[in-house]
This record gives sequence, C-alpha cells and structure tokens, in this order.
Amino acid sequence: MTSAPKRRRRPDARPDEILDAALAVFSAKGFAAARVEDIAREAGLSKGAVYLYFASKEAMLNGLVEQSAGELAKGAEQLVALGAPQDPETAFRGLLRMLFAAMGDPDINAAPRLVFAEAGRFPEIAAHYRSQVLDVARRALRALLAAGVESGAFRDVDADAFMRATGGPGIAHMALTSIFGFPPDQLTDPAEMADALADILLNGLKPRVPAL
Amino acid sequence: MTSAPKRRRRPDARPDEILDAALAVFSAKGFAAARVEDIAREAGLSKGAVYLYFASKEAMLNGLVEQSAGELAKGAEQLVALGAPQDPETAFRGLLRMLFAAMGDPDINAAPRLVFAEAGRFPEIAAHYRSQVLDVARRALRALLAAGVESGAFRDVDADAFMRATGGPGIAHMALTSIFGFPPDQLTDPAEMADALADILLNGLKPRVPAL
DNA sequence: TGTTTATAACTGACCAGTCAGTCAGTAACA
DNA sequence: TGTTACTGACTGACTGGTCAGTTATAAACA
Repeated sequence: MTSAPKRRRRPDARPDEILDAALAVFSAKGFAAARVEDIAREAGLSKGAVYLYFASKEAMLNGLVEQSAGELAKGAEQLVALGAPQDPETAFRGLLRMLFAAMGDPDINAAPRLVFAEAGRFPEIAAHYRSQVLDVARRALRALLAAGVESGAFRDVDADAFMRATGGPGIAHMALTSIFGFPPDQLTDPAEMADALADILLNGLKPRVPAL
Repeated sequence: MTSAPKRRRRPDARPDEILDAALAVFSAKGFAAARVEDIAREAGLSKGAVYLYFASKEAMLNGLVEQSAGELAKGAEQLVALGAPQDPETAFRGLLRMLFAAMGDPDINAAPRLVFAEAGRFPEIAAHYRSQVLDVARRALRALLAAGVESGAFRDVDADAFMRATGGPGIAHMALTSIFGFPPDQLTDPAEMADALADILLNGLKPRVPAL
C-alpha cells in the first residue's frame, strides 16, 4: 500500500504472507484450480519466490490446514475448559455464540470450508484435522456434557448425538450463508441465532419434568 | 464385466450411465482434478463418445446436480407433507431417520457432498440447489413447525434456528463419517443416532412446563 | 444405402515446478 | 567517503507433462 520498495527484505514474514494468499486463492478457486502464480501475485511475489518457501503447492495446503487446525483446537478447548465446571449452561451458550460468530464470518470460516471441500482427496489432511480438531472438540464437549449431567443441568444424552446437535447447526449456518448465500429470514445477528438454538437445545437437554 | 460387445447400441441409457460415472469420479477427485477420460472409462466408453451426450465437463456437473436436487427436493417435500398434519412429532422423527440414513450412506450423500465442495465456484449450481432444495426444505420445515405449534406439540421457535437445528446434525453426520472417517463411539446405527437426536430436539421443542 | 454410435489419434492451451541470472542491500576496506 | 566483493531474495522464461475438446475414420445398425 505505502510506497514499498519492490525488494523488501523480510524473509521471516514471508511464509505467513504466502499462506494468507494461498488461503484466499484456494478458497476462491479450490485447490486443484488454483494457480501458484495467482498465489504469488496475491502475496506480491513471483512464482519462483514462492518455491523458496514451500516445496510444492500441496505443501502450502498442508501449512494452511495445520495453522487453522491449531487455532480452532485451541479455541474450542479453552472455551469449554473455562466455563464448564462452574456453569455448564452458560458455557454452552457461550460456545454456541462463538461457533455461530465464527461460522458466519467468511474470513474465519474460509479455512474450515476449504478443509471440508478438500479433505476427501487428502487423507493426510483429514487425519490431521480429525486428531487435532475433531477429537479435541469431542473431548471438550464430552467434558461439558459430563459437567452438566453432574450438576443436574443436563440429561445424560448420547455424547455423539450431542456433538452432532451442537456442531451441526454451526456447519449448516456456514453452508447456508457462505456457500449458498442464504440470508436468514428473521435472525440476522449470529448471536441471536445462537441464542435461539441454545434455547431449543438447552430446553431439550433439561431433565424431563414428569408432566404430560 | 460380462462379455459385452464393444459397440452396444443403447443411446437412451447413456446419459444416465455417464452421469453415474461422473458422480463417482467427481466425488473421488473433485471436479477440477477429475479427468473426462476417467469418466468415460468408468462408463465403458471412449472420451469422444462422452462428448456425443454432453457438451462439456461442466455440463456433466450441471446434469448431476440437477438430478440430485430433484430427488432430494421430492423426498423432503413428500415426507413432511405425508406426516405433518396428523402427528408432527412422528413426522419429525421420521424426517430425522431419513436424513441420517441418507447422510450416513456414502452412495447417497455423494451428490450433496459434491455440491458442498463445488458450489462456491459455480454460482449457477449454488443458485439451483438453493431454489430447488434449500427453499423447498425450508418451506417444508416451516410447515411442519407450524403444524406442531398448532397441535401444541412444539413451541413457536424461530424457523431458521429450527432449520439449522434439524438439518445441521445431518450434515455433521455426513462430514464426520464420510469425509473424516469418524466412527461413532456408541451409536453405530444411523436410525439410533436419529432417535437420540430426536429425543433431544423434541424435548427441546416441547412447550416448557413451568417447573424449575 | 445412409445414419447413428463409437473410437483413437490429435491439437492447443494451460500450468507446476526449475533454473540461470538480476538486483538490493551490506560490510569490509581504502 | 567511495569502491569492491559478496550474499541471498527474487525474477521470469522455460520445460515437460497433462488434459479438455475436436476430428477423421470406421463399425453397427436400419
């Protein structure tokens, strides 16, 4: 932006810059159709320079996924660990709010979207995401559920159904908004959306009152 | 397989055969990385022959999506229309069972998976799926919800949150099983999974009993 | 016979990855 | 201070291979 000299010496920042550019291009065109030259241009470099930092196009994809997986896993674990023991219901509401905020933001959900689209063709990526993100999320949700059951806030529902009930709507939200351009009819704000969903799920998780 | 003559005349069956083959190859490699010659071989033809039936690779993708969208929309509409007026709860359970059975079966969910992965790059496909599948599903769910509210079985929750709460877990199930190879810990059977989820959601949708 | 259905060889465009060379900066010396 | 020698980040043209779509030709029918 500011009159930067053409040759800037900052090799330590380059890998991240290239990964940012790669995410943008992969996200727009998909891995196979993305051209390395486009990534290079987006990063303000020539194609050759990109190969000084990454051995191949696939290495960029791997780097990208690793980065994103790390962030996601950290976020999920932190959030649940923070709120779970004290107040499972509030922690659950917070988790859904965070999930919908993230999944509704095209900048944030770009990486998960990419993983969704490409993981089928890259077993290594699928395995990495599974162990670094999904397994972590499952453990966190399991802990949250257990805490809720112990405190009497939740019924002892199946953990895998609980995981699908919690994470699924977030994925649906992502797909509807960022892939299909589906605007919600009523609830524009992701936080309201999250609260409406929390309202359904928390009610569903409550121990059944023996009425009716 | 069986000693079929090399030149068989059955042009009326060809388009569907080619679409089947295209789905298999697109699903395995993604649209961009799929080779038309692979599709042709999978269909037992030469590449040139494929171009007698489809003008381009993209035309195959379009045909595929159109076919799949038609089936999905029909299924969703029928199921809800059948059960809604009489017994919304039972209809909802049936819908979830059907959803999980479909989303858990790699043969059936191949087309939706493909659409998920590619719709971002093909606005026409996204628009088609949206109008032919998503809008139809939304209407159907809205009707089911309204019927449930009227009969007193459901609370009057937000329709879009309801849509995400219902469809989302199905998508999550698809992703976990077919993309990430995530085996459920407890519930192997999709029908059990659907019932566990219905248990959570139906309880959540019930009018709140003023206790606690 | 003419028409339909198919093939296989071909073309032209495209692109991942390479590499010989360029240039900005820097440091040591005079 | 100006000069020389050096480094390593960067460039862009090139190569080798791939693949969508075309076409000349032929077999199978009617």
